[in-house]
Amino acid sequence: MTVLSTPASAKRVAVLKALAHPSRLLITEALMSGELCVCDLRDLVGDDVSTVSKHLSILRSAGVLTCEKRGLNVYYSLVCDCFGEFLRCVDQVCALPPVQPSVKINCC
Amino acid sequence: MTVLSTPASAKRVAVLKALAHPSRLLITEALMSGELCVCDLRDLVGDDVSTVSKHLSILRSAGVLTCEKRGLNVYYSLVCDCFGEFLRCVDQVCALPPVQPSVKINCC
DNA sequence: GCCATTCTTGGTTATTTTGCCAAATAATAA
DNA sequence: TTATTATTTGGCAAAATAACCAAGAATGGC
Repeated sequence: MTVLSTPASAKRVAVLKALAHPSRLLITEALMSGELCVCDLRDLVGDDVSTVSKHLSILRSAGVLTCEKRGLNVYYSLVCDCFGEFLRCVDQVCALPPVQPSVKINCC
Repeated sequence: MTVLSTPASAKRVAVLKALAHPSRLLITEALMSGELCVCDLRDLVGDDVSTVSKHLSILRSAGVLTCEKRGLNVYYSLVCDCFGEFLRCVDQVCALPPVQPSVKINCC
């Protein structure tokens, strides 16, 4: 990592890294419908609870998720309501087929 | 990777992964001002050319960048004009301080 | 108190990613 | 042709990531 990055860029990288994993993206997509506890998310993802817990920890420290403990359960939810918008943006950034056709498009 | 992900999610992950690296994000941000050749980007990033070339290959196969060869140089540019919008979205997804204050905000 | 449940943390191993060097490829100039 | 410059590719060692198991911490029920 030879690059000297601004604090803003560093935070962006942390968010992108947090979301750049199939299970973590799935978790985040699921939370668009509302909060879920860890065991719900374990059922969704299908991994060991400890693995899911670590994924949640990564998403939390990136600032994407918050959590709240109620009784025995810990409920996770999205920090920001704009996640759907975000996903739409992701889809548009690479809207073209991955093979490089040297064409530019207007999206957004 | 126990998760069964839809093709759409798989592509999203590929894009996010491609952008989730300091050098690659820096490269992409730089290309918002217009195309640059590999040696420009090597100067920007400060890594070995081979390293930069591999970063570019990752961004290209994720569908984020296109390239065009002119003479000895290969010029890279963004596939989509909406990258600024995308970055704004990234910033908003985690707009709160990374410590979890159990507060929700409206952004976007 | 003790036990069951939920979640997190520590430790280990396997896999993936990163970044360098050296070599190969491509285009152009001499 | 040979040399020069720009870029890509292969290979390797180091670093980071992922996923499991086992153990620990917190809560609630008995």
